[in-house]
Amino acid sequence: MNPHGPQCRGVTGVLQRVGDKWSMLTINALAEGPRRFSELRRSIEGISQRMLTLTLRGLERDGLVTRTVTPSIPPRVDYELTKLGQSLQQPVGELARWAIDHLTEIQASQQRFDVVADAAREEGKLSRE
Amino acid sequence: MNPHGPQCRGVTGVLQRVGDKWSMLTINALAEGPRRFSELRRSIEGISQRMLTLTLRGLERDGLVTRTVTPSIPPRVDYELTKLGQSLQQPVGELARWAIDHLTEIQASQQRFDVVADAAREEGKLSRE
DNA sequence: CCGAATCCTTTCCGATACTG
DNA sequence: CAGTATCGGAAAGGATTCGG
Repeated sequence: MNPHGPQCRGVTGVLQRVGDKWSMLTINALAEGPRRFSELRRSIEGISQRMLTLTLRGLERDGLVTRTVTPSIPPRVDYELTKLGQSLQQPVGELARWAIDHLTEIQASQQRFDVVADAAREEGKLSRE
Repeated sequence: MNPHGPQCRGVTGVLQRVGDKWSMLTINALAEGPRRFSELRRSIEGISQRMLTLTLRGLERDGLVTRTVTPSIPPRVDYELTKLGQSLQQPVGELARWAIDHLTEIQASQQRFDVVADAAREEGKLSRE
């Protein structure tokens, strides 16, 4: 694959979408069926109303979710994964599996790295005095 | 999978790494074997020295690449994918495949969305005058 | 209930200059 | 060659307020 062709940019774009702080959590929350806005807000720990709105807009723009307004009082808005959105779940699921399988390995590496990095900084501090 | 357990955070962490602007491009540039810093810098279009350094540090911290210094003059530093880094390529490859397969669909959706959004904004502008 | 708008803080990142 | 240090603009994102 040409690393600088339009395809590569597209792939990078998709990676950035799934790497977005809230997108995958949102898709995950929609995995088992349609949910309304306030349900999503409650089920996605720590998300602000603003970010949920923005995330859903982005997903809707990409064709991954649909937005359905029911003009009742109070108003009601439901979100649902499209077929495209559902089809994303498999490849992301495999990545998730990889992450889970290697999580302890990654965390161990991070700890080793941080210990060494801290020691190096102390070293530099001492020799500069 | 518990959506708020430590596993989920780990998965999100991995997604954010692959979604990082330069990480996957860097891993990709290392796919066929070790490369030295300046080679990477040239082969990854548009990356700054700073970001290449930071990206490589992050990947090294996660145990995805190794950094090997050869203290010659001029100095030489080689980077290479670890086994862990190589094992990441398959699941990411599948996501890349998905992205390529659905790229036109996504772009079409984006265009439709943008057209409608623009029309809505114009509408609002008119009714406010 | 849903979400747009605003404010404000934090983080990102490119450009530049400097070091071993 | 391979970094590190610093600065400033841009963007992300949380908190809050207002509106339909």
